Amino acid sequence: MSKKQVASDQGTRSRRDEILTVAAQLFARKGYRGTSMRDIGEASGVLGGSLYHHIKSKDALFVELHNGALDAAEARIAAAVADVADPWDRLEAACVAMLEVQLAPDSLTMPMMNDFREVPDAVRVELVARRDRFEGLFRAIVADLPLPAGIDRSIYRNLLLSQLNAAADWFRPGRLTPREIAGQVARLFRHDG
Amino acid sequence: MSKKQVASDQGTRSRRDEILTVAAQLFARKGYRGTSMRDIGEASGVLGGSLYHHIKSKDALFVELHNGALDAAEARIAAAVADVADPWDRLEAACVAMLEVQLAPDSLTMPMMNDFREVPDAVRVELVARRDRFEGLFRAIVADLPLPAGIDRSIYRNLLLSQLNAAADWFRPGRLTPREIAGQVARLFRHDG
DNA sequence: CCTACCGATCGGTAGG
DNA sequence: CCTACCGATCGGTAGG
Repeated sequence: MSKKQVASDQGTRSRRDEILTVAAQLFARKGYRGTSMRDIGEASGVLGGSLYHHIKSKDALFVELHNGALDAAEARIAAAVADVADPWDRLEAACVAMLEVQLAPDSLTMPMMNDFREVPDAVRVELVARRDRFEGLFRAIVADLPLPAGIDRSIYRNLLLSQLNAAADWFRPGRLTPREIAGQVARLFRHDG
Repeated sequence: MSKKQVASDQGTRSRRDEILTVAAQLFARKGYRGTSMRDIGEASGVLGGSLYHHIKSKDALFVELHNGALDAAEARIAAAVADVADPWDRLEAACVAMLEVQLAPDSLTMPMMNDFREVPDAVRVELVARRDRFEGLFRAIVADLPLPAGIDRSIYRNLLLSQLNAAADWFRPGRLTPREIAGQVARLFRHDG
């Protein structure tokens, strides 16, 4: 493999990554339908049609971004929780990891997770399947909590997840940090009494 | 005014209401961009172009639905809270009213409140302004709560509202009722200790 | 990666 | 409320 070949490989590899990053930001800001391939091209410095050298379709691009974001989040949360024994501390560690991923200023990552409404049916099926697997992580954490009787664990988990997901909608940098917000969330959900 | 005239007025009035109802359901299910005027026409039994006899534009239709939904929700919550003195009971009454509106099976009402991403800028400005006014209702309720020190009321309010808004995404009829879910929410947010 | 284009669909309008 | 259409934009492709 020649030097030129290697350089070219690196070039196209980072080119694709750059397109993915740009696309993720646009999707997060304007939604699936609100972002055209031409928008993504423009933000990447190419024409819309040229993107198809790097990706197969808009649908496939969106699914790849969504699932990649959940892969990354899942790994970070699992790592953050790994060494923590106390159930409530595990919950808080998971909230911190989730919000640090979700609220990172740049980040290939999510907040598109709520876009399910505007996406084609075939895409939605894939997104929901991946998301359900992700939510299993929280199911396990919630299952270990010594919650008082009368609290429905299913509702509890849904409420927790919807808060973590929605945080990106109202978060403004410069006030509380993601970690501090996670502390507030964990405190709300800590119900020993 | 002749009998025929009256009947005709009632006809166009209820026709318009029917279109609004149908449009609200489609917007809620498929989002602003995912719902075309032709979709709304088809569900109303007319061609897309014919809708413009009843409405000015897609944007105006969406804003009217959104603001009307918030008007209705605001009125119901204000009424539910009016006779309640204890701050925590007021919070719970507001949650019940909000979720009963939000989770009503048919209902002209919301869950489109999160679609802000995909909407034209000019529309978003109007939606945000109306929503901010709506949130003032909860700001007042939260302000009266005897929350322990260390809980940030701004975060607390945002967390509460994002849960109430997101409930429609995971709610499934036949399990817990909206009222019971509101009870779970209120219990989570009741932090006297 | 561009030029040049495809068929489909969009919001909206004129004219009846 | 329909017919018939407008210009714009969409995702995507061929061919270089």
